[in-house]
Amino acid sequence: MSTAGTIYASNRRDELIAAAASCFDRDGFGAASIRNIAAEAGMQTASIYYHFESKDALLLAVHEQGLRHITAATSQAIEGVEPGWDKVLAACTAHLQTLLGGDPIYKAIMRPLPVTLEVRQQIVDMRERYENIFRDLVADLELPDATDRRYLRLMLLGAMNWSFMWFQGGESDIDSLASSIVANLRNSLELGT
Amino acid sequence: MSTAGTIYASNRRDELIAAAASCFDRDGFGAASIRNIAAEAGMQTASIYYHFESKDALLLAVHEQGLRHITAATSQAIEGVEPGWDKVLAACTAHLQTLLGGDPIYKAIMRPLPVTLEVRQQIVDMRERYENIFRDLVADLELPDATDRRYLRLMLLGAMNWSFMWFQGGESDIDSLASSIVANLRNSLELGT
DNA sequence: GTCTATATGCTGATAGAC
DNA sequence: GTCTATCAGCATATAGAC
Repeated sequence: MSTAGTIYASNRRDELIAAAASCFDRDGFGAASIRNIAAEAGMQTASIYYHFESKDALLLAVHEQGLRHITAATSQAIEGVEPGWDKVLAACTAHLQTLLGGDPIYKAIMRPLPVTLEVRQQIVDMRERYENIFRDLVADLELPDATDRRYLRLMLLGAMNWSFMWFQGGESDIDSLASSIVANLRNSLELGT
Repeated sequence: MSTAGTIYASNRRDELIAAAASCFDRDGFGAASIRNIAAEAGMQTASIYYHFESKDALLLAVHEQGLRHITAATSQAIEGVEPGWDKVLAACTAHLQTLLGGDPIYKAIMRPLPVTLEVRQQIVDMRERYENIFRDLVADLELPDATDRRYLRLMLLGAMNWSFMWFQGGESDIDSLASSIVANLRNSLELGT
């Protein structure tokens, strides 16, 4: 951080992560090639291996970066908001704004992983750490006794994450999608018992 | 259909589709290899090309088969049921029972497609044809005027299809998941205006 | 840190015998 | 319908110069 050399190195690493995210999104992890990733970052194939020891390590780095950013965005959005459905709405809006905002890294990480991937468990754990934000938000809701809070959380996350499969629109559409999803649940569940 | 030879050929084709579905699910389309698919079906690599002209054609066949089966299952489940939330529940239960019932073909088709894939649009169209069942079911619901029926349908499908990412359980868990998803929506939206 | 060059193996697909 | 044999190309990764 204190020398030009270090900053340069760090930038190149981030450029590689961005290029990898773009390729993983477009082609899927298996079909994406180190060659294409390097080319997209303006590098030779072999140069990648100075920054990452393998293609798997690159996938892990893409997940770390994407999940770190969306965690920051969602955490910031709910800061200071009173627990309850409004806080859930704030989190969902931030979640969807980040996911659908245009950076391919989120499409690259919010999808099924090959079962043979060795780093799979690490990635699953990272995802769950992020989703704990929503577990806490749902825990704070007043809900009918019969409500399964785990299913409610997973339903919410599923409804949002699946939007990659069909969403095409702008920022205001994202907000109305978030509102719609939360409204469809809160009206009904807010009534108690 | 009338000769033993024809039946045999048809069986082998179906075996290839099943093997391909298993490999596409496990490895992803890009990383799955024709060689592994052939091996899993007990064939040599080249023999696949008698039944399918390319790997893309195989992916298309996997989608045709999977979507034909789930369309049949869901259509049958809602047959004769009075329009309304009970009919939605019947459809969701059938949808989830089929998806999570253990056949890897559904995990292979309910996931993002590589954008470079040539048969992509055909697959997207096939998916949408199936999802029209849910469009019709939601159209028949009595809902508050402000409700966006398209978002409601996509929310429902997203909540269900994302369950691949976390679901581990048996048949009764699938039923309670379907009930939970539908119940979380129906109570509230049933009340009108 | 990035390069050129290369090792080693796997890829989708084809040719042609049986 | 399935086989053996093979083509041409691309994969991840490494070696070593600069």
